[in-house]
Amino acid sequence: MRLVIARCTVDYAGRLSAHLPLATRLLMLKDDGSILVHSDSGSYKPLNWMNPPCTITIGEPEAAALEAGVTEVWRVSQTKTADILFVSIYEIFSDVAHELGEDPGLQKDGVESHLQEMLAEQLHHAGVGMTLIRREYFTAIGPVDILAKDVDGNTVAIELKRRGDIDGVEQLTRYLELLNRDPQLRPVRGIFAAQEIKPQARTLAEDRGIECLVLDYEAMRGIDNGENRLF
Amino acid sequence: MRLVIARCTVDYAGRLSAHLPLATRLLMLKDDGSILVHSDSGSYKPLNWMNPPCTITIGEPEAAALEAGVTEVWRVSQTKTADILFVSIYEIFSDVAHELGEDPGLQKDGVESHLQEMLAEQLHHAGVGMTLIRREYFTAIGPVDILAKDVDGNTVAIELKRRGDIDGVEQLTRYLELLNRDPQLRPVRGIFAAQEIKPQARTLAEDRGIECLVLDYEAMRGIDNGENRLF
DNA sequence: ATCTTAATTTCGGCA
DNA sequence: TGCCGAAGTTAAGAT
Repeated sequence: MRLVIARCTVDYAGRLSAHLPLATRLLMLKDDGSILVHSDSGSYKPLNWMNPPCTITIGEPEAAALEAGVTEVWRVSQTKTADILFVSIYEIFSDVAHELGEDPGLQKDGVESHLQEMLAEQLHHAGVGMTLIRREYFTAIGPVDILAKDVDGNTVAIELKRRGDIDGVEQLTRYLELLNRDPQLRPVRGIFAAQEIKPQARTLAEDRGIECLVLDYEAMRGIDNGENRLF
Repeated sequence: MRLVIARCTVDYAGRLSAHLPLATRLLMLKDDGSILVHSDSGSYKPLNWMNPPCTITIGEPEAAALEAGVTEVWRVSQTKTADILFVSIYEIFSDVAHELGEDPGLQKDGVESHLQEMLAEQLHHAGVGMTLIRREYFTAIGPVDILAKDVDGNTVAIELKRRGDIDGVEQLTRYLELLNRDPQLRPVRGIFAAQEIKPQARTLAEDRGIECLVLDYEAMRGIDNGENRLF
């Protein structure tokens, strides 16, 4: 990565035409050839940019530009599309480069797994007197998200999704068929829990005697015990 | 703006929880207190970030972190929300700062105005034998986007929108009323041109005898003469 | 690979 | 100021 702080103008032509008047900005040149033009304010979106794959060639300014004080012109062209971006450099204040290497990437948690953790901790959402048997109850055809016992002592299998779609109901149905063959567990009923349940999925689930449960992620977070929170 | 290249980990907690494992990255600290964490690939979106307004405080690592090699911990907290971000610094490779000042901002052209330019150049889209009288034909109630003469020598007023909505039809209707009072121009008919015309707008327009014209921006760009293009 | 949908979306326009 | 919708959207998930 190369970081250049320079007084420059930028012109872009592609899906639209855009121009940045003369000012001092950060030019971030990534290793894949892409470039970002950032100012000292605004959000994470650059003022202008070029996505990879693209190539940067440095050229001499034309006579008129040279006259105006341009010392070099960067021509950034997209490899696949006709998009092009010109950076006209007037003055470079800082220019550093450093090898960063591959990034392991962002680990997001708090969507699928966090929802499961929270529901396991707050099983009352699934019914009064519900108690946890275990999370990730393994079966021959895969793990059941949550296995619990209701107030009457009957087993309950809970399938958890962010968005409740038809295939989630099918999945839970298969688990229920399997679990109900086990005399130790039988009878096992199902709860299909998600932040949002599609109408088709709801219809199918209720037709099969599966209860639908819509979870309020924000509300559950509010009374989360904060085990894996940072504050 | 301050640019730090450092080996670090990042933890974010806010609307979701996220973690960046130990690696070398760019930390961009903007003047408004916001911070962006960039890797050497990917598009313009940072791996992690914190939007302004926020404050950064630098603290000592805890005993366990110190043991692991953390030299300092940056605590970035959002002023308005409870969002928080921790950057654990292991090693700093580069650290430069420079004052950038206010940015004049991006000038976009090529969406509304470019469409008008192109249609003026490619008036055949509006009808065979159509010739331009002038763009931005000024009237007492505002400028008509394009005034033209059709193959029969009759005047045509074209109103141009990106998305054709009802208010655009109303606008053109007002222009037509005004223009048709001018014996020099009369009779003037209208064309409502847009990349997309809403059904309600189309119904209203056709009810008033206004022709609807859907423009294919990409196709028009393809045969653009490139007058204000950079390549 | 393509398409559908969410995003710590961001950004602009209009009421 | 808040809502609505586009974006050079980007990014992730599903078909």
